[in-house]
Amino acid sequence: MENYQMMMFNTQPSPTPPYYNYDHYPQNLLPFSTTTTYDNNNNNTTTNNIGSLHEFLLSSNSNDEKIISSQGGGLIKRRPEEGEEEEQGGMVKKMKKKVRREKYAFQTRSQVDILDDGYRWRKYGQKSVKNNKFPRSYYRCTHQGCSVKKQIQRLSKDEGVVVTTYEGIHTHPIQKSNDNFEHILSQMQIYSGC
DNA sequence: CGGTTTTGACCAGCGC
DNA sequence: GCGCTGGTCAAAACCG
Repeated sequence: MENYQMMMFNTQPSPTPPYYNYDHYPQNLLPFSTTTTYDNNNNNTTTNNIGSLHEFLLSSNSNDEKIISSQGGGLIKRRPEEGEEEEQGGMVKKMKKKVRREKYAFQTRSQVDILDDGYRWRKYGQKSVKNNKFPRSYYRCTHQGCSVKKQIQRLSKDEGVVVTTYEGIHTHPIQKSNDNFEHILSQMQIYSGC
């Protein structure tokens, strides 16, 4: 499993890049075995054995935004769900009305920025970001009625790392026919030389 | 020709 | 109030 995990996060440019859509993984085979939790100051707080992303999402009940770095380079950032905001003076009403959805970020070591997750995306913006020489790209899912967004940004301090942030949940099946677990496995075997 | 990308403008939130 | 920053819009350009 450890080899698979590394393959999932270390992609190479290819006509048929590895697929790693977590929503469609068998939940017990997600590439998360060990996670390290950091607080807002990036201090290491805990290290846990977590069998899968699914388990992590179920077990995570803190209202704080978290950054989770998994063995192999995965990273998850969780934000409070709608209605979880702390009340802060005059901001309460606005915060309550504002729809905030779950946001998860995956940190991937890759030479390519666009990592194929099986869904079709349309780019709607690009911005330069403070303290980062690489721009951040904004994408929306092209499926009708699906409002999932993602952001892609390469780290300035580690140019080999791409951070993909997903916001929202897809309301439809995956849009590419060859995105199944057998395909993922065969891709990993090709790259790992098995 | 339809879908996607590019890119400058615009807007909202936040700190000072 | 003002400036900075992040996020979105939308028209034009691009591409298969």
